[in-house]
Amino acid sequence: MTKKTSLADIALSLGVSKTLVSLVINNKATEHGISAETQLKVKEKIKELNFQPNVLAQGFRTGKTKTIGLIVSDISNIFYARIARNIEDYAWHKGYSVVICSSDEDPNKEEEQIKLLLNRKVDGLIISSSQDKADSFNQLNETDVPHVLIDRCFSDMKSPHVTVDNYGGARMAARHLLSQGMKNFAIISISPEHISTISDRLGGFQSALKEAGCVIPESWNIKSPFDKMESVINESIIKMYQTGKMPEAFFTLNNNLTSTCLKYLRKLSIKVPDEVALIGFDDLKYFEYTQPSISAIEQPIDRICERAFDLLYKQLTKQEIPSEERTIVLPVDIIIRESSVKPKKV
Amino acid sequence: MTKKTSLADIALSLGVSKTLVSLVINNKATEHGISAETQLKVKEKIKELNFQPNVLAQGFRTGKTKTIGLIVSDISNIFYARIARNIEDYAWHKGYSVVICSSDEDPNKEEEQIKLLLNRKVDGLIISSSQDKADSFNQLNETDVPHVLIDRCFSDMKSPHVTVDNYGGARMAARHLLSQGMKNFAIISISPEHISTISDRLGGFQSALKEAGCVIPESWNIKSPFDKMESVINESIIKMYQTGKMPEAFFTLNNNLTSTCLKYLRKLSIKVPDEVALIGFDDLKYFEYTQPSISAIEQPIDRICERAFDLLYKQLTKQEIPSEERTIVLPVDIIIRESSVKPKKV
DNA sequence: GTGAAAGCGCTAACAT
DNA sequence: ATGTTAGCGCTTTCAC
Repeated sequence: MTKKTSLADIALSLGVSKTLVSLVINNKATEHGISAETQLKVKEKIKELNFQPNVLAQGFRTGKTKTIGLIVSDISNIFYARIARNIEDYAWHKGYSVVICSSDEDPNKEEEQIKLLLNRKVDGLIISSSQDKADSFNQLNETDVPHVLIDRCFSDMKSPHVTVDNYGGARMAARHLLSQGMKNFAIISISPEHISTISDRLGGFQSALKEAGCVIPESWNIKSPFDKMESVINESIIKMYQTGKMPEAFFTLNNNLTSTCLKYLRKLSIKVPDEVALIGFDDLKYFEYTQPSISAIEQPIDRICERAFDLLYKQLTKQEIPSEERTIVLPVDIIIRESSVKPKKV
Repeated sequence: MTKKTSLADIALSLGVSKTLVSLVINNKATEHGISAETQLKVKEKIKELNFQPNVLAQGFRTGKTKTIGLIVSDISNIFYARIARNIEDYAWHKGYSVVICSSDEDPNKEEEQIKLLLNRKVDGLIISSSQDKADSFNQLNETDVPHVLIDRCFSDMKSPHVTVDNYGGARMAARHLLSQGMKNFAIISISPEHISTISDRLGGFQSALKEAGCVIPESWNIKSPFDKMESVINESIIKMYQTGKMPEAFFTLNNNLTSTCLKYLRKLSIKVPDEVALIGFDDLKYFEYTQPSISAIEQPIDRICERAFDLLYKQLTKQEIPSEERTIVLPVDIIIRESSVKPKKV
């Protein structure tokens, strides 16, 4: 690369000061009373020499990088991939780039990533956290680092966050199942349980069952570590099947669990929904094509991202966030397909 | 944030020079003959003051940011989401962060993104390009910007790239169909056609057909713009169906086309594979659960990323890349499931 | 209306 | 074996 043209080159070739050029670049010329004529002259020269300010130098000087960090548990999970895409789009429109980090549900890795991103001076952070406590975020608050939590959050949370109505969604799922006369359910979730989405979904489902006088036996409350999902689900289903005691329905707490559950149900040729019904939290377009098609609670991904980025942007631009906007809970929908509808008994 | 401790603070409090501290930080102390004792002293002070070098300043000074850019057409497409995840992992192990950009199949947007990333001084680029010519990349070559193309590439390509055997994979699909006695096929692809994966898959499929003496009528060579996929596929299928002239099989050129095709086939209650068979390029775990399960050509995503990152890393660290390693073509597999196997005629 | 000059925190060529 | 010094390219305070 031949030496790039710098701001100084522009100034020199025009016989003006670097200040002047800088002001023009940052659209502060007018407010500083620089004549329109001079501004034009500078702008033309910039075009002519195809000058692009060195963002690194700017960033170094101002401490701002026009970059935001996005931390999720796994960017290859469709749910988070879609989140990433939406956030990227909103960011792009405002001139921000996004750095992605997959935490693998590992609180320590997540902390490392936060540190790394801050050290790289990202201007803000959007996080779907795998932590078990709010410490990191309280610290971000204290140090005034713009950030917003999405998807998962903490009860004692001061940080702006946008989540969905996990509790309500799970209740909808339960009511849907109960309304068909089912009484025996198994829940498939991931551990650790401190993840708010998981515990809220668990809580919502259980609360509806309680109202209906149903209880889930401990052995049907299946929890699998993130990375052992396949084997745990497989073995649990086999065990149930062999004992001959099967629930009437499975409630799976995220899209991965749902498809994995279907996979092993099919493997054993267990008929869904005839023998067991299935409904999951988190919808995927593929659930429409599976055999049977899968019922699910659908989250408004685009809205989550829209609100989250808006919240972040307000912080980045030092706008006041009204306190009632700091905590956003979006409604979810239930999509009823084949997997959760028991065939009518004759 | 209270003023962060800087390298100068360390130097000052220890009564040594900034150079010394800098050398220690960058592990160049020993090769410069700094005594172990002094090094230890410095390291302890760094720990004590919890000093973290300002990456922005370092980057500004060295022109390196320990960041790479990843440009794909759409990060929410599962294929690219998985690519992103794999790249991110390899990058993380080497201390690199990754900035993601979705180009929306738009050559201009992609160019803008390349410029933006370079301006942000990413150290390297991994790109699945939507361009119709290699200009941008020739330029990257001339200016010695570390980069590698993946997935899609150009015929007159000097840049290191890793692709899969799209031609061969499509031939496998064709042969599989032909071997069952089918003769009439429709291809569903996306425009623009200059995308190498698309044209190679098209070419491979056609070449096998030609050998078998089959031709695809123009009207069965369906091309849809990226953003009109749904409607084009829907209407094409309806049109075929109404005319009463249906192909014996569809070959869809990527995972989105495949699932969209299945969607509209099902909508019309057209039986797959009985009435039409279906096989697609690019496998998805969900294809195992669809009704019917979908046959597909599977790409070795992890290997693509492994090789791509390796190629990039060699450039980043100024290692020589043997010329035979600059062009990597990975083999693909065919996964035969229900959708492409015609029921035996009695 | 415009410019001079200091300095952000770090690295590296050059001294000693 | 360690230190001095000159910037990297930009923003910003203050001065004219």
